[in-house]
Amino acid sequence: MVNHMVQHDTLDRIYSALADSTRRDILTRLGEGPASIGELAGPHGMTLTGMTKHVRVLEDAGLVRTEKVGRSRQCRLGEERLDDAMAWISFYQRLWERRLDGLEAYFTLQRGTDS
Amino acid sequence: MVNHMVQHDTLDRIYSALADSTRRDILTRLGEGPASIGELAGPHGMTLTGMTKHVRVLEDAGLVRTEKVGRSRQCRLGEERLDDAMAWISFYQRLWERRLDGLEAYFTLQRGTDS
DNA sequence: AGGACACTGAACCGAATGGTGCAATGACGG
DNA sequence: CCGTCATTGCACCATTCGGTTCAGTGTCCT
Repeated sequence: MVNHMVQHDTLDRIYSALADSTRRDILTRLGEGPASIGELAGPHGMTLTGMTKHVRVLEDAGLVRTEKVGRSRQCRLGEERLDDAMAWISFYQRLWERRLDGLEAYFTLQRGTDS
Repeated sequence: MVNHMVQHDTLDRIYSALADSTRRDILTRLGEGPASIGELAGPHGMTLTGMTKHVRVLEDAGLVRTEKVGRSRQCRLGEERLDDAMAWISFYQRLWERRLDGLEAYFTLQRGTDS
């Protein structure tokens, strides 16, 4: 039961990659075009090592693709389209709607006296 | 130096709450109706203490609402509709599309107008 | 060649996670 | 009142996380 979702590992990695505002910022930045580790680190006042780790997390989740170019590493948005992540949230939304329906039915029943 | 961006913890909390398959299972289970801590813990072979912690995480993210009823605690889906979480993912999808456009508009242009 | 530059690997650190077990606490049934 | 039941608070533990520093490694510039 409850098998409408893909591998948990994938979803785990994607959601935990998104669960950090620095990493969400990185994705937003990369939406404007490729950037190096240094260019990503600068605005966050973070060391290059720290930024490398964040990029690695995003890369493991498939959200970012990187390529070593000369002495710097070019980072760009990856192939992961978050369809699975979105699908799961949609699924949850549907559950929520259903729960709402249930509640409304309950109240309607109460209001309608008898039973 | 302390991390000084702690204000959009809403998204942080939601995504990190979702970044665990046990907690996603809990949400799915609660979609079928309210349950006690014990009923939630059973199928996962987890201690009540452990399950209480997971539920607490979900509750802090607004995804679950709980209420003490007699000696047990009733858990149900919460008020958080994941609209923000969904919106952010949609935003990322748009960035991705735009990146695709940039890369492939060139080829699309050369192929002429189909569609 | 020699030096500056961009990143990376490793070791380290404090805090947070995900889990356990045990001892309360509080409600229920008799 | 007493025993049982469901949950919870606390202490503990191992692992991961987000970040650092420091010492390389490899590339670019002159």
